[in-house]
Amino acid sequence: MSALEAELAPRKVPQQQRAQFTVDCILKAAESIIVKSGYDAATTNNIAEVAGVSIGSLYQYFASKEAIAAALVESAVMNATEVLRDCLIENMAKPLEESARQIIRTILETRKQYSFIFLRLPREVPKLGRLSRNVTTEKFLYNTIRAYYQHHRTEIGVEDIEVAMFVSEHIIVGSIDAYLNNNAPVITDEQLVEQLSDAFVKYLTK
Amino acid sequence: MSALEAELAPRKVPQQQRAQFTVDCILKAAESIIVKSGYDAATTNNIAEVAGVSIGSLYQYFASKEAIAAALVESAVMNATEVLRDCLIENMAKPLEESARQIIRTILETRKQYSFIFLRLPREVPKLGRLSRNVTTEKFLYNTIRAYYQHHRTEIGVEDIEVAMFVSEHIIVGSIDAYLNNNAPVITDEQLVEQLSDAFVKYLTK
Amino acid sequence: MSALEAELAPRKVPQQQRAQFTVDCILKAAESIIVKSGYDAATTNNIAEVAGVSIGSLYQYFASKEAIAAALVESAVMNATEVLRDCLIENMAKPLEESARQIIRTILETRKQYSFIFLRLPREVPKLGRLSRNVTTEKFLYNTIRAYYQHHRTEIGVEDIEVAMFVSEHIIVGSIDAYLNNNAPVITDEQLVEQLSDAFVKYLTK
Amino acid sequence: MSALEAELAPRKVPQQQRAQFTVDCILKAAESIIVKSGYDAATTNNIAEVAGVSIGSLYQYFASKEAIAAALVESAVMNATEVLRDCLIENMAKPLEESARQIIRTILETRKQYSFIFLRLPREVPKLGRLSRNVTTEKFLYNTIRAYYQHHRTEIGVEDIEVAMFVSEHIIVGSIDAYLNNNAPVITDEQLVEQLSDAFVKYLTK
DNA sequence: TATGAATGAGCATTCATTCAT
DNA sequence: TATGAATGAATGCTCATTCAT
Repeated sequence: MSALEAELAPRKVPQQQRAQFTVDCILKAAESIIVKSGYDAATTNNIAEVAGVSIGSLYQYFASKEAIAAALVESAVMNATEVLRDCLIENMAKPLEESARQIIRTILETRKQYSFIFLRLPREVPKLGRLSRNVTTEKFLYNTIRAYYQHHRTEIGVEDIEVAMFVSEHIIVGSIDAYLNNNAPVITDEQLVEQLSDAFVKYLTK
Repeated sequence: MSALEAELAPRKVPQQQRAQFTVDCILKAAESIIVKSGYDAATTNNIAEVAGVSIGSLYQYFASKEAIAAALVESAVMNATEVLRDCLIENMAKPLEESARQIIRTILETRKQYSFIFLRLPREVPKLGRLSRNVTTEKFLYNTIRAYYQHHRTEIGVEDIEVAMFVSEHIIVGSIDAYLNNNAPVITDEQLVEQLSDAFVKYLTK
Repeated sequence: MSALEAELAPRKVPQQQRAQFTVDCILKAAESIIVKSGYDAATTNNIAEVAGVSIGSLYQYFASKEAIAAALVESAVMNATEVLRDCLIENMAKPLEESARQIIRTILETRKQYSFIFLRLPREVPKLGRLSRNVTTEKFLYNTIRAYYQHHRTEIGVEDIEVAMFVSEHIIVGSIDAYLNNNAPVITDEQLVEQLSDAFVKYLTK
Repeated sequence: MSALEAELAPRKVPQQQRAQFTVDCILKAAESIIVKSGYDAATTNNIAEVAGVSIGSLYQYFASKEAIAAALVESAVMNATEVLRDCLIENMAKPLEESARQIIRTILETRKQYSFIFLRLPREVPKLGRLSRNVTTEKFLYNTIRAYYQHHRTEIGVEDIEVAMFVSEHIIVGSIDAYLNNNAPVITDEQLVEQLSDAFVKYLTK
């Protein structure tokens, strides 16, 4: 565990049920305020108040304001990771094109659901920014993704599979994030899924 | 929006040469500090100090800290737009694949040069985000980009050219931004340009 | 006006004894500094320091520097009103001349005690001026004053009692304020009371 | 000349016609801004700008912002003094009651005309406040006023003429100032003059 | 354990005044 | 003499964090 990770880790693991409830309240309050008004506008005192908890208690479970943001990101990443891994496993056996569509649709949905926490929060919290690539989805998924590529090896025409993985991940996730950031998109979600699948498959197959 | 623009507009036009020099120093100092440490970490007093200028002088030319950020973005947008338009015009006549490489390389370079100012700064400065200068960039470029696609119409196999433009723009810029955000990229810049050109051309050609 | 009042209202009601003590210290310090050096010269940091309290604590109980001034005025107005009403009631039954002396003495004393807070502070604090608490004082006293005049109706020779009240109030309070503003008064407090009573009675009786 | 007076004195006597014009412009601009928005809101830079003069020039004629206010007060005092002395001389021979009415009317008018400069400005400018009693009307008028009282000695029943002068001055000027400060006066100007004359005469005559 | 009063470093910004040109 | 660019001390206020109860 790096020094940075230690700094952002929960201060004490809540062992009683009541304590877990407190932690949940704090996170829920933090998320609602941060999503609505941004990280800077969310003061710890305000988070505590909305959570119905004293500021002293808040600091008993979180070492700092940044740690709250980190917990928020971590929770979102874990949820998204699970969803995506299930999706990958489920589509492992299907042909590339069909599975791609389903996987990209799932990525779009999770990115959309957590768009604020994935896209904006890390930028507003300096320490999280540095952390974000570490806790980001792909790390947890690495083996599953690799298995997926191995599974479709015969369909893939790119020589270096590491490069292919890296590039296609950035193409898909990058495009989706850019799309979600766009205020006036020209196409629908389903069109995006369609086009990205197309591009993805074309890129991978020779 | 007009009120917002007025709020962020420069406070007084420097008339003497000395004053213009002061403004330049402030902007240079602001850019260096903000890029290095982020918008929040850059205090106006620090900017003034690094610029070798008194805090009073800083506020003679910029109405607020946000106005400095706005000036930075404005200048970056103008530079990047110009570079990219030149690049597009220059490559108008070349075949798709060859021109793609050059264009993507240019986008990578400008995104890299201004990555902070384009990607992070607007998110860290609430009022800037609402100003959404990126839209402006695209507006300036729109006709040139469209001309580029028209020029390569025969090579392109996608039916709806608007969709093609939208998707390929997001693929390229989104991937590049994601790549630039990545702390431990697996590939080099040149490899990225190569792979993205490949994906871009494959996507556009039937 | 309601928005203005809300702006100047105390920020949070001190619930613990310790907190009430803090608030008292702040007000006492503020009064002493403001009376001695004026509103502008009294910085919030200085007030906090003299109060033996951190600047953070000060702002927990007062939303702004102006709110402190408002609290000072409010408290002075309430004290003065009570003292004066008691005095009027107590002197209700006495003959005009005797009661006048006592009332004018009381007004002189309260004006002197709170002269700064009544006379200068509202003018130095723009938002306070608009709140015009003096009007409020008079409102509280209005019925009592009127009862006093009714009580001495037989001694008073002026036809219109409203005019008499208005003029004599301005004569007494105005003279006293002017006297208190004078750096080198020719007469003593007691002489002033004497002369003003004389003038007051002569004015009211035909 | 005291240290304070020296501090507030004009920096250099404008000798050329153009310079006198500049000074006048500055004073006119200062008066209009201060009367409209208060002393604090009037910045020296703003005064200079409205006066159509550079800030450097402003400081060539006035040593400080306070000196500008002092000049404003001084000019108002001189005007008011002249008007009042003329009035006193003119009414010297008339009987007390008749002359009183005229004199009080004149005082009301000059106080009203310069109400801001006489009543508010000295309170907002600490150094002026201390100065104000020195430059105030009565000093310049002292001999004329005394002559007026001497002239009506036979009508006056108060033993100590110094006390009578002091008290009646404070009654008249204090009442008028209080009246002018009142936002919702119950009586008209002319009624005030009437009542104050009545009170003044009654007070002075046995 | 929970509370909330207290802390204080640090920030954006103003404006009277100076001085090189 | 006039200009206006430059100065910088000083201010009101915030908010993450601590700690006595």
